[in-house]
Amino acid sequence: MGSPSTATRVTARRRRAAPAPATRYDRRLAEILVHATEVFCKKGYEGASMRDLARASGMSLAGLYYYFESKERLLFLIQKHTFTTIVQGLKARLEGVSDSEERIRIFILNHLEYFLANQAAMKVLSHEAEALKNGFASEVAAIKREYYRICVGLLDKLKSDRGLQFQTRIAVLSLFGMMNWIYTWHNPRVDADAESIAGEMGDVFLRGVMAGGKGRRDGR
Amino acid sequence: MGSPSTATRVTARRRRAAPAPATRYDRRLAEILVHATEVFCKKGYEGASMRDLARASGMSLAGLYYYFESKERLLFLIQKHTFTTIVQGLKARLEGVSDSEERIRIFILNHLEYFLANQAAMKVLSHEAEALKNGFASEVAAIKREYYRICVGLLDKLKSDRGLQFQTRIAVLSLFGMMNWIYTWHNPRVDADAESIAGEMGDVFLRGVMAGGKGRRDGR
DNA sequence: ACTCAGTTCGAACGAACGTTCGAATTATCC
DNA sequence: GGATAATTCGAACGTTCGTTCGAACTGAGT
Repeated sequence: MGSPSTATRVTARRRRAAPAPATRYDRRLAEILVHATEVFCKKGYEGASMRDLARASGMSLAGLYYYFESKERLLFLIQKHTFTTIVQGLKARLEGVSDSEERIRIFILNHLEYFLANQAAMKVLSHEAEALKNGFASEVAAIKREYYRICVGLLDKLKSDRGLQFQTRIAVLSLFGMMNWIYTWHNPRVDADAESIAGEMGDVFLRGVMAGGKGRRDGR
Repeated sequence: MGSPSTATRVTARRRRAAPAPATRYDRRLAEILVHATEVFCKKGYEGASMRDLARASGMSLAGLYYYFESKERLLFLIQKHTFTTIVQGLKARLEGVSDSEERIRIFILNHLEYFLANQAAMKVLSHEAEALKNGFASEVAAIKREYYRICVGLLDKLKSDRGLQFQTRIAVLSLFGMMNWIYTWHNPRVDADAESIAGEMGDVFLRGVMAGGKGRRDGR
Protein backbone atom coordinates (compact mmCIF):
# COMPACT_ATOMS: atom_id res chain seq x y z
CA MET A 1 0.00 0.00 0.00
CA GLY A 2 1.21 3.47 -0.86
CA SER A 3 1.17 5.58 2.26
CA PRO A 4 0.81 3.42 5.36
CA SER A 5 0.18 6.28 7.75
CA THR A 6 -2.85 7.56 5.89
CA ALA A 7 -4.41 4.14 5.60
CA THR A 8 -3.84 3.06 9.17
CA ARG A 9 -4.91 6.34 10.59
CA VAL A 10 -8.25 6.00 8.85
CA THR A 11 -8.95 2.48 10.09
CA ALA A 12 -7.70 3.30 13.57
CA ARG A 13 -9.97 6.31 13.91
CA ARG A 14 -12.96 4.22 15.00
CA ARG A 15 -12.56 4.91 18.69
CA ARG A 16 -15.36 5.65 21.13
CA ALA A 17 -15.68 8.97 22.92
CA ALA A 18 -15.04 6.79 25.97
CA PRO A 19 -11.81 7.77 27.77
CA ALA A 20 -9.98 4.64 28.77
CA PRO A 21 -9.75 1.89 26.11
CA ALA A 22 -8.40 3.48 22.91
CA THR A 23 -6.53 1.47 20.33
CA ARG A 24 -2.85 0.68 20.52
CA TYR A 25 -2.32 3.21 17.78
CA ASP A 26 -3.99 5.95 19.79
CA ARG A 27 -2.06 5.14 22.93
CA ARG A 28 1.31 5.16 21.17
CA LEU A 29 0.36 8.35 19.39
CA ALA A 30 -0.45 10.03 22.68
CA GLU A 31 2.89 8.88 24.11
CA ILE A 32 4.78 10.36 21.20
CA LEU A 33 2.87 13.60 21.58
CA VAL A 34 3.95 13.84 25.21
CA HIS A 35 7.62 13.30 24.41
CA ALA A 36 7.49 15.64 21.43
CA THR A 37 5.92 18.32 23.60
CA GLU A 38 8.85 18.07 25.97
CA VAL A 39 11.35 18.43 23.15
CA PHE A 40 9.53 21.33 21.49
CA CYS A 41 9.39 23.01 24.89
CA LYS A 42 13.12 22.66 25.46
CA LYS A 43 14.48 23.39 21.97
CA GLY A 44 11.67 25.24 20.23
CA TYR A 45 9.79 24.06 17.18
CA GLU A 46 12.40 25.08 14.61
CA GLY A 47 15.25 24.08 16.87
CA ALA A 48 13.97 20.55 17.45
CA SER A 49 14.83 18.05 14.74
CA MET A 50 12.84 14.99 13.82
CA ARG A 51 15.84 13.00 15.02
CA ASP A 52 15.51 14.66 18.45
CA LEU A 53 11.84 13.69 18.54
CA ALA A 54 12.61 10.13 17.50
CA ARG A 55 15.24 9.75 20.22
CA ALA A 56 12.91 11.21 22.86
CA SER A 57 10.11 8.79 22.08
CA GLY A 58 12.45 5.79 21.75
CA MET A 59 11.58 5.25 18.15
CA SER A 60 13.32 5.32 14.82
CA LEU A 61 13.22 8.40 12.67
CA ALA A 62 11.20 6.70 9.95
CA GLY A 63 8.87 5.16 12.51
CA LEU A 64 7.55 8.55 13.47
CA TYR A 65 6.15 9.08 10.00
CA TYR A 66 3.78 6.20 10.53
CA TYR A 67 1.98 8.45 13.02
CA PHE A 68 2.48 11.88 11.48
CA GLU A 69 2.78 12.98 7.92
CA SER A 70 4.94 15.95 8.84
CA LYS A 71 6.66 17.80 11.65
CA GLU A 72 4.19 20.63 11.26
CA ARG A 73 1.19 18.34 11.73
CA LEU A 74 2.81 17.02 14.90
CA LEU A 75 2.98 20.53 16.34
CA PHE A 76 -0.56 21.12 15.19
CA LEU A 77 -1.86 18.05 17.04
CA ILE A 78 -0.13 19.18 20.23
CA GLN A 79 -1.51 22.68 20.04
CA LYS A 80 -5.01 21.64 19.09
CA HIS A 81 -5.26 19.02 21.85
CA THR A 82 -3.90 21.39 24.49
CA PHE A 83 -6.14 24.26 23.54
CA THR A 84 -9.25 22.12 23.19
CA THR A 85 -8.68 20.60 26.62
CA ILE A 86 -8.29 23.92 28.38
CA VAL A 87 -11.44 25.35 26.78
CA GLN A 88 -13.42 22.24 27.68
CA GLY A 89 -12.24 22.43 31.28
CA LEU A 90 -13.20 26.08 31.49
CA LYS A 91 -16.73 25.50 30.19
CA ALA A 92 -17.29 22.72 32.69
CA ARG A 93 -16.10 24.85 35.59
CA LEU A 94 -18.16 27.88 34.62
CA GLU A 95 -21.38 25.89 34.55
CA GLY A 96 -23.76 26.89 37.32
CA VAL A 97 -21.76 29.89 38.49
CA SER A 98 -23.52 33.18 37.87
CA ASP A 99 -21.65 35.86 39.84
CA SER A 100 -19.60 37.72 37.29
CA GLU A 101 -16.58 38.32 39.52
CA GLU A 102 -16.49 34.69 40.58
CA ARG A 103 -16.67 33.62 36.94
CA ILE A 104 -13.57 35.64 36.14
CA ARG A 105 -11.76 34.15 39.12
CA ILE A 106 -12.67 30.72 37.78
CA PHE A 107 -11.30 31.69 34.38
CA ILE A 108 -7.98 32.72 35.90
CA LEU A 109 -7.75 29.68 38.14
CA ASN A 110 -8.57 27.27 35.32
CA HIS A 111 -5.98 28.86 33.06
CA LEU A 112 -3.19 28.87 35.62
CA GLU A 113 -3.92 25.43 37.00
CA TYR A 114 -3.81 23.92 33.55
CA PHE A 115 -0.76 26.00 32.69
CA LEU A 116 1.27 24.81 35.66
CA ALA A 117 0.05 21.22 35.43
CA ASN A 118 1.01 21.12 31.73
CA GLN A 119 3.83 23.61 31.55
CA ALA A 120 5.58 22.10 28.55
CA ALA A 121 2.41 21.92 26.46
CA MET A 122 1.35 25.43 27.41
CA LYS A 123 4.75 26.85 26.62
CA VAL A 124 4.61 25.20 23.20
CA LEU A 125 1.15 26.65 22.73
CA SER A 126 2.19 30.16 23.77
CA HIS A 127 5.66 30.32 22.35
CA GLU A 128 5.11 28.58 19.01
CA ALA A 129 1.87 30.35 18.20
CA GLU A 130 3.23 31.60 14.88
CA ALA A 131 5.02 28.45 13.79
CA LEU A 132 2.08 26.89 11.96
CA LYS A 133 0.98 27.94 8.48
CA ASN A 134 -2.23 28.22 6.49
CA GLY A 135 -4.72 25.48 7.30
CA PHE A 136 -3.05 24.37 10.51
CA ALA A 137 -2.68 27.94 11.72
CA SER A 138 -6.27 28.91 11.07
CA GLU A 139 -7.70 25.89 12.87
CA VAL A 140 -5.75 26.69 16.02
CA ALA A 141 -6.57 30.38 15.60
CA ALA A 142 -10.27 29.52 15.63
CA ILE A 143 -9.99 27.84 19.04
CA LYS A 144 -7.90 30.74 20.32
CA ARG A 145 -10.52 33.20 19.14
CA GLU A 146 -13.26 31.25 20.92
CA TYR A 147 -11.24 31.27 24.14
CA TYR A 148 -10.55 34.97 23.77
CA ARG A 149 -14.22 35.73 23.16
CA ILE A 150 -15.26 33.83 26.28
CA CYS A 151 -12.96 36.05 28.31
CA VAL A 152 -14.29 39.17 26.62
CA GLY A 153 -17.81 38.01 27.47
CA LEU A 154 -16.91 37.52 31.13
CA LEU A 155 -15.36 40.97 31.39
CA ASP A 156 -18.16 42.74 29.54
CA LYS A 157 -20.63 41.11 31.90
CA LEU A 158 -18.70 42.36 34.91
CA LYS A 159 -18.53 45.80 33.34
CA SER A 160 -22.28 46.09 32.83
CA ASP A 161 -23.18 44.41 36.14
CA ARG A 162 -21.15 46.93 38.12
CA GLY A 163 -21.29 49.94 35.85
CA LEU A 164 -17.55 50.00 35.26
CA GLN A 165 -15.62 51.76 32.56
CA PHE A 166 -12.50 50.27 30.99
CA GLN A 167 -11.36 49.13 27.58
CA THR A 168 -12.30 45.46 27.45
CA ARG A 169 -9.76 44.63 24.75
CA ILE A 170 -6.83 46.05 26.66
CA ALA A 171 -8.02 44.50 29.90
CA VAL A 172 -8.43 41.04 28.38
CA LEU A 173 -5.07 41.13 26.65
CA SER A 174 -3.39 42.42 29.79
CA LEU A 175 -4.88 39.53 31.71
CA PHE A 176 -3.66 37.02 29.14
CA GLY A 177 -0.24 38.62 29.31
CA MET A 178 -0.08 38.33 33.09
CA MET A 179 -1.05 34.69 32.92
CA ASN A 180 0.81 33.47 29.86
CA TRP A 181 4.06 35.18 30.75
CA ILE A 182 4.31 32.72 33.61
CA TYR A 183 6.08 30.22 31.37
CA THR A 184 9.09 32.50 31.35
CA TRP A 185 9.53 32.70 35.10
CA HIS A 186 7.67 30.06 37.09
CA ASN A 187 9.96 27.92 39.19
CA PRO A 188 8.18 25.18 41.14
CA ARG A 189 10.90 25.24 43.79
CA VAL A 190 10.42 28.94 44.50
CA ASP A 191 6.89 29.88 43.48
CA ALA A 192 3.62 28.94 45.10
CA ASP A 193 1.02 26.68 43.53
CA ALA A 194 -1.50 27.67 40.88
CA GLU A 195 -4.30 28.42 43.33
CA SER A 196 -2.18 30.89 45.26
CA ILE A 197 -0.85 32.64 42.16
CA ALA A 198 -4.32 32.73 40.65
CA GLY A 199 -5.57 34.40 43.84
CA GLU A 200 -2.83 37.00 43.74
CA MET A 201 -3.26 37.76 40.05
CA GLY A 202 -7.02 37.75 40.39
CA ASP A 203 -6.76 40.28 43.22
CA VAL A 204 -4.54 42.63 41.28
CA PHE A 205 -6.49 42.36 38.07
CA LEU A 206 -10.00 42.52 39.50
CA ARG A 207 -9.26 45.36 41.90
CA GLY A 208 -7.60 47.07 38.99
CA VAL A 209 -10.59 46.97 36.69
CA MET A 210 -13.16 47.43 39.46
CA ALA A 211 -11.57 50.15 41.61
CA GLY A 212 -11.92 52.82 38.97
CA GLY A 213 -15.66 53.14 38.62
CA LYS A 214 -16.13 55.50 35.73
CA GLY A 215 -13.53 57.42 33.75
CA ARG A 216 -9.77 57.88 34.03
CA ARG A 217 -8.09 59.57 36.96
CA ASP A 218 -7.18 62.69 35.01
CA GLY A 219 -9.93 62.59 32.42
CA ARG A 220 -7.42 62.21 29.60
CA MET B 1 45.78 38.36 7.40
CA GLY B 2 44.07 35.37 8.93
CA SER B 3 40.72 36.50 10.24
CA PRO B 4 39.81 39.89 8.81
CA SER B 5 36.77 40.41 11.01
CA THR B 6 38.69 40.20 14.25
CA ALA B 7 41.42 42.56 13.08
CA THR B 8 39.14 45.13 11.57
CA ARG B 9 36.76 45.14 14.46
CA VAL B 10 39.59 45.95 16.82
CA THR B 11 40.93 48.86 14.78
CA ALA B 12 37.44 50.15 14.07
CA ARG B 13 36.49 50.22 17.72
CA ARG B 14 38.05 53.65 18.32
CA ARG B 15 34.78 55.57 18.12
CA ARG B 16 33.78 58.43 20.38
CA ALA B 17 30.84 58.28 22.73
CA ALA B 18 29.53 61.05 20.45
CA PRO B 19 26.39 60.00 18.58
CA ALA B 20 26.70 61.11 14.95
CA PRO B 21 30.06 60.49 13.25
CA ALA B 22 31.00 56.82 13.66
CA THR B 23 33.16 54.98 11.18
CA ARG B 24 31.88 53.43 7.98
CA TYR B 25 32.24 50.07 9.63
CA ASP B 26 30.00 51.08 12.52
CA ARG B 27 27.36 52.55 10.26
CA ARG B 28 27.17 49.47 8.06
CA LEU B 29 27.11 47.26 11.12
CA ALA B 30 24.16 49.18 12.53
CA GLU B 31 22.33 48.88 9.20
CA ILE B 32 22.80 45.15 9.14
CA LEU B 33 21.57 44.89 12.71
CA VAL B 34 18.36 46.68 11.76
CA HIS B 35 17.68 44.37 8.83
CA ALA B 36 18.59 41.28 10.80
CA THR B 37 16.23 42.34 13.57
CA GLU B 38 13.39 42.50 11.06
CA VAL B 39 14.17 39.02 9.76
CA PHE B 40 14.56 37.47 13.24
CA CYS B 41 11.26 39.08 14.17
CA LYS B 42 9.43 37.60 11.19
CA LYS B 43 10.97 34.11 11.04
CA GLY B 44 12.40 33.56 14.50
CA TYR B 45 16.07 33.05 15.32
CA GLU B 46 16.25 29.38 14.38
CA GLY B 47 13.95 29.85 11.42
CA ALA B 48 16.01 32.64 9.89
CA SER B 49 18.97 31.52 7.81
CA MET B 50 22.16 33.45 7.25
CA ARG B 51 21.10 33.58 3.60
CA ASP B 52 17.88 35.32 4.63
CA LEU B 53 19.87 37.84 6.61
CA ALA B 54 22.26 38.42 3.70
CA ARG B 55 19.40 39.03 1.29
CA ALA B 56 17.67 41.41 3.72
CA SER B 57 20.75 43.57 4.13
CA GLY B 58 21.63 43.48 0.44
CA MET B 59 24.91 41.73 1.05
CA SER B 60 26.53 38.47 0.15
CA LEU B 61 26.45 35.58 2.57
CA ALA B 62 30.20 35.65 3.08
CA GLY B 63 30.18 39.41 3.47
CA LEU B 64 28.18 39.16 6.66
CA TYR B 65 30.98 37.29 8.35
CA TYR B 66 33.19 40.33 8.03
CA TYR B 67 30.93 41.95 10.63
CA PHE B 68 29.94 38.98 12.80
CA GLU B 69 31.77 35.84 13.66
CA SER B 70 28.56 33.84 14.04
CA LYS B 71 24.80 33.96 13.81
CA GLU B 72 24.58 33.68 17.57
CA ARG B 73 26.77 36.72 18.12
CA LEU B 74 24.54 38.65 15.75
CA LEU B 75 21.51 37.89 17.89
CA PHE B 76 23.52 38.75 20.96
CA LEU B 77 24.43 42.20 19.61
CA ILE B 78 20.77 42.91 18.83
CA GLN B 79 19.58 41.85 22.26
CA LYS B 80 22.33 43.61 24.16
CA HIS B 81 21.89 46.89 22.29
CA THR B 82 18.11 46.83 22.66
CA PHE B 83 18.17 46.03 26.35
CA THR B 84 20.93 48.51 27.15
CA THR B 85 19.06 51.28 25.37
CA ILE B 86 15.81 50.68 27.20
CA VAL B 87 17.52 50.61 30.61
CA GLN B 88 19.42 53.82 29.82
CA GLY B 89 16.22 55.57 28.76
CA LEU B 90 14.49 54.48 31.93
CA LYS B 91 17.23 55.77 34.20
CA ALA B 92 17.20 59.15 32.46
CA ARG B 93 13.44 59.46 32.79
CA LEU B 94 13.36 58.46 36.45
CA GLU B 95 15.88 61.12 37.41
CA GLY B 96 14.36 63.86 39.57
CA VAL B 97 11.00 62.13 40.05
CA SER B 98 10.38 61.11 43.63
CA ASP B 99 6.71 60.16 43.94
CA SER B 100 6.66 56.39 44.00
CA GLU B 101 3.44 56.00 42.01
CA GLU B 102 4.61 58.41 39.34
CA ARG B 103 7.89 56.52 39.10
CA ILE B 104 6.04 53.31 38.32
CA ARG B 105 3.94 55.07 35.70
CA ILE B 106 7.17 56.30 34.14
CA PHE B 107 8.52 52.74 34.14
CA ILE B 108 5.43 51.49 32.32
CA LEU B 109 5.39 54.36 29.84
CA ASN B 110 9.09 54.02 29.06
CA HIS B 111 8.74 50.29 28.50
CA LEU B 112 5.68 50.52 26.25
CA GLU B 113 6.88 53.52 24.27
CA TYR B 114 10.16 51.82 23.50
CA PHE B 115 8.33 48.57 22.80
CA LEU B 116 5.98 50.05 20.24
CA ALA B 117 8.63 52.27 18.67
CA ASN B 118 10.94 49.26 18.29
CA GLN B 119 8.51 46.39 17.97
CA ALA B 120 10.74 44.12 15.95
CA ALA B 121 13.71 44.48 18.30
CA MET B 122 11.56 44.03 21.39
CA LYS B 123 9.90 40.95 19.98
CA VAL B 124 13.30 39.48 19.27
CA LEU B 125 14.33 40.35 22.81
CA SER B 126 11.22 38.81 24.38
CA HIS B 127 10.66 35.86 22.11
CA GLU B 128 14.25 34.70 21.63
CA ALA B 129 15.25 35.07 25.27
CA GLU B 130 16.35 31.43 25.46
CA ALA B 131 18.11 31.22 22.10
CA LEU B 132 21.53 32.31 23.34
CA LYS B 133 23.91 30.01 25.18
CA ASN B 134 26.56 30.26 27.87
CA GLY B 135 28.54 33.49 27.72
CA PHE B 136 26.15 35.33 25.43
CA ALA B 137 23.16 34.24 27.49
CA SER B 138 24.63 35.29 30.82
CA GLU B 139 25.61 38.75 29.61
CA VAL B 140 22.07 39.49 28.45
CA ALA B 141 20.70 37.88 31.59
CA ALA B 142 22.73 40.32 33.68
CA ILE B 143 21.08 43.32 32.01
CA LYS B 144 17.69 41.69 32.36
CA ARG B 145 18.31 41.12 36.04
CA GLU B 146 19.26 44.76 36.54
CA TYR B 147 16.08 45.87 34.79
CA TYR B 148 14.02 43.46 36.87
CA ARG B 149 15.61 44.69 40.09
CA ILE B 150 14.86 48.31 39.23
CA CYS B 151 11.20 47.40 38.90
CA VAL B 152 11.27 45.47 42.18
CA GLY B 153 12.79 48.54 43.83
CA LEU B 154 10.06 50.80 42.50
CA LEU B 155 7.32 48.49 43.73
CA ASP B 156 8.88 47.89 47.14
CA LYS B 157 9.13 51.65 47.59
CA LEU B 158 5.44 52.06 46.76
CA LYS B 159 4.62 49.25 49.14
CA SER B 160 6.43 50.80 52.09
CA ASP B 161 5.35 54.38 51.28
CA ARG B 162 1.68 53.42 51.35
CA GLY B 163 1.72 50.50 53.74
CA LEU B 164 0.53 48.03 51.14
CA GLN B 165 0.67 44.28 51.20
CA PHE B 166 1.29 42.21 48.09
CA GLN B 167 3.89 39.78 46.81
CA THR B 168 6.39 41.95 44.99
CA ARG B 169 7.71 39.11 42.85
CA ILE B 170 4.30 38.13 41.51
CA ALA B 171 3.32 41.77 41.00
CA VAL B 172 6.48 42.59 39.07
CA LEU B 173 6.25 39.52 36.89
CA SER B 174 2.57 40.15 36.26
CA LEU B 175 3.40 43.66 35.15
CA PHE B 176 6.11 42.42 32.81
CA GLY B 177 3.64 39.90 31.43
CA MET B 178 1.02 42.56 30.76
CA MET B 179 3.55 44.71 28.96
CA ASN B 180 5.62 42.17 27.08
CA TRP B 181 2.65 40.19 25.82
CA ILE B 182 1.83 43.20 23.67
CA TYR B 183 4.05 41.89 20.90
CA THR B 184 1.53 39.11 20.31
CA TRP B 185 -1.47 41.37 19.78
CA HIS B 186 -0.67 45.00 19.12
CA ASN B 187 -1.98 46.22 15.78
CA PRO B 188 -1.14 49.85 14.99
CA ARG B 189 -4.25 50.13 12.83
CA VAL B 190 -6.56 49.13 15.66
CA ASP B 191 -4.83 49.91 18.92
CA ALA B 192 -4.09 53.24 20.49
CA ASP B 193 -0.62 54.67 20.95
CA ALA B 194 1.84 53.79 23.69
CA GLU B 195 0.84 56.62 26.00
CA SER B 196 -2.80 55.62 26.00
CA ILE B 197 -2.09 51.93 26.53
CA ALA B 198 0.44 52.75 29.23
CA GLY B 199 -2.22 54.82 30.98
CA GLU B 200 -4.75 52.01 30.81
CA MET B 201 -2.32 49.34 31.98
CA GLY B 202 -0.96 51.66 34.65
CA ASP B 203 -4.48 52.24 35.95
CA VAL B 204 -5.33 48.56 36.13
CA PHE B 205 -2.03 47.55 37.67
CA LEU B 206 -1.65 50.40 40.16
CA ARG B 207 -5.24 50.28 41.37
CA GLY B 208 -4.78 46.54 41.60
CA VAL B 209 -1.81 46.64 43.92
CA MET B 210 -2.96 49.72 45.83
CA ALA B 211 -6.67 49.05 46.34
CA GLY B 212 -6.11 46.15 48.66
CA GLY B 213 -4.41 47.76 51.61
CA LYS B 214 -3.41 44.88 53.86
CA GLY B 215 -4.18 41.21 53.54
CA ARG B 216 -6.18 39.14 51.08
CA ARG B 217 -9.93 39.42 50.67
CA ASP B 218 -10.66 36.13 52.45
CA GLY B 219 -7.61 35.91 54.65
CA ARG B 220 -6.38 32.78 52.88
C1' DA C 1 50.14 55.45 -10.88
C1' DC C 2 51.09 52.65 -6.82
C1' DT C 3 50.17 51.02 -2.28
C1' DC C 4 47.77 48.99 1.17
C1' DA C 5 44.21 48.41 4.51
C1' DG C 6 39.35 47.93 4.45
C1' DT C 7 35.52 45.63 2.40
C1' DT C 8 32.95 42.32 -0.55
C1' DC C 9 32.09 38.14 -2.93
C1' DG C 10 31.74 33.30 -5.50
C1' DA C 11 32.45 28.88 -4.54
C1' DA C 12 32.81 25.39 -1.78
C1' DC C 13 32.97 22.54 2.81
C1' DG C 14 30.90 18.93 5.84
C1' DA C 15 27.00 18.43 8.70
C1' DA C 16 22.30 18.31 9.60
C1' DC C 17 17.76 18.87 7.91
C1' DG C 18 12.70 16.77 6.70
C1' DT C 19 11.01 13.15 4.22
C1' DT C 20 10.56 8.62 1.56
C1' DC C 21 10.62 3.66 0.56
C1' DG C 22 10.92 -1.20 0.61
C1' DA C 23 12.01 -4.67 3.53
C1' DA C 24 11.82 -6.62 8.10
C1' DT C 25 9.49 -7.32 12.30
C1' DT C 26 5.60 -7.85 15.37
C1' DA C 27 0.76 -8.46 16.72
C1' DT C 28 -3.91 -10.40 15.51
C1' DC C 29 -7.18 -13.59 14.07
C1' DC C 30 -8.71 -18.17 11.91
C1' DG D 1 0.86 -22.30 12.62
C1' DG D 2 0.02 -19.94 8.66
C1' DA D 3 -2.15 -15.78 6.58
C1' DT D 4 -2.93 -10.94 6.95
C1' DA D 5 -2.64 -6.48 8.66
C1' DA D 6 -0.29 -3.23 11.73
C1' DT D 7 3.94 -1.41 13.07
C1' DT D 8 8.98 -0.47 12.90
C1' DC D 9 13.31 0.34 10.85
C1' DG D 10 17.97 1.07 8.07
C1' DA D 11 19.42 3.44 4.43
C1' DA D 12 19.22 6.77 1.47
C1' DC D 13 17.13 10.99 -1.11
C1' DG D 14 17.89 15.93 -2.32
C1' DT D 15 18.05 20.32 0.06
C1' DT D 16 19.53 23.67 3.10
C1' DC D 17 22.22 24.86 6.98
C1' DG D 18 26.34 27.82 9.26
C1' DT D 19 30.80 28.70 8.22
C1' DT D 20 35.36 29.24 5.66
C1' DC D 21 38.78 30.81 2.28
C1' DG D 22 41.27 33.07 -1.19
C1' DA D 23 40.65 36.13 -4.62
C1' DA D 24 38.73 40.45 -6.16
C1' DC D 25 37.19 44.99 -5.55
C1' DT D 26 37.07 49.80 -3.37
C1' DG D 27 38.71 54.18 -1.69
C1' DA D 28 42.04 57.24 0.59
C1' DG D 29 46.73 58.69 1.05
C1' DT D 30 51.15 59.54 -1.48
